[in-house]
Amino acid sequence: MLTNARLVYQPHDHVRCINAALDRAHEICENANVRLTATREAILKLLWQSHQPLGAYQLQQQLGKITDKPVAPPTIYRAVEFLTDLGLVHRIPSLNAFVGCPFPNSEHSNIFLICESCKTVAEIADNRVNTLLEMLSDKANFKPKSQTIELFGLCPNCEPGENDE
Amino acid sequence: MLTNARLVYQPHDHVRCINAALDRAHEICENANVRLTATREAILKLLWQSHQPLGAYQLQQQLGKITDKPVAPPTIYRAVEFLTDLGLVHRIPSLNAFVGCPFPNSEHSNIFLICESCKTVAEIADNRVNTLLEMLSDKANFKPKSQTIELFGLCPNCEPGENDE
DNA sequence: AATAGCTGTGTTATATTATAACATACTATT
DNA sequence: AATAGTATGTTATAATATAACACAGCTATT
Repeated sequence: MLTNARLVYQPHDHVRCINAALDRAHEICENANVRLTATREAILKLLWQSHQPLGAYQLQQQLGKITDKPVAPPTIYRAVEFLTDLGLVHRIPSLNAFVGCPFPNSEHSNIFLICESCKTVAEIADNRVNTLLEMLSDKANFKPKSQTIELFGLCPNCEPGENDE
Repeated sequence: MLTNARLVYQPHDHVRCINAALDRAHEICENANVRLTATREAILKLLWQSHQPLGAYQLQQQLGKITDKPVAPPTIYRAVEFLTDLGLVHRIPSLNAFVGCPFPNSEHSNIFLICESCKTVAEIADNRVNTLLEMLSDKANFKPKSQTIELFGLCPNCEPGENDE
């Protein structure tokens, strides 16, 4: 099992998160022989500012601040598409928002733990889930290509009682 | 394991699907002491016309045809919200669309098999998935409340080779 | 270094999905 | 029939996403 839950739910040196993500991105882009342009890197960095997903228009606003001139939606959507295609970023369908992927190099099951209170999103990758879902798909004669698993609930910081006692 | 996959992927007496769904809906509404009004029933029926999910504006258009006067979006969204709250209908986040739930009475894992070719959606409920996800959540100290699992791929009718030989 | 072709971005307009806010009508109970 | 609660109609608008075309900038060849 692979997860960034511990990290996400605890105070941590977030600058390291960001830098690690950017480093991975540079490497992946180099290997894939594609360009991590300034806009793309800026979007990725914005998405890594926190562990809460951002919508396209939030990104638009924030990128506008950075570059000091207004940016149009297509710019955002294009950058985000580039990043998701490479697996560096995930779109969370139920939130219409995007979040940085903590382990873009690994096979994964795309399990998102979405806190309904603080909106933080942690991710889990676990082969047993994949195996089980593949088995179930197989029984149904369905050939799965990709998947999104969204769990909605409360993270440890928002779960009442957990941190009180 | 509970699924409507066999049914969905094979020719079947679809009128029975529809009627069964409507019967269940009447029963559930009666038990919950809420009203399955004409509009709500019409929307449910429209969603059961096929095993492909429909978007709000498709529903709007089709409901307009039936009632012979234009209907506004809030009407649709309200009906759909009512039905999803009761578990009679699911929203598929990645499609921005709605589909009838084949087993509204059971606990379930909300696993959707979404065919990328014909857009048909089958549903699976399986306790092992729930158990596994709960275990993973638990390890992360996350308290899940609800979930949506979307598998994208090809249904048996669209999988090349499957029906050719 | 010029050129051609490809990739990326800017710009404008618009499509698509969803909700807010308020008015009116229906329904069940007294 | 009056009332309170529930449901719908209506208008406007918010929020999300994409199409289409023009232009710029990089890169690999000559």
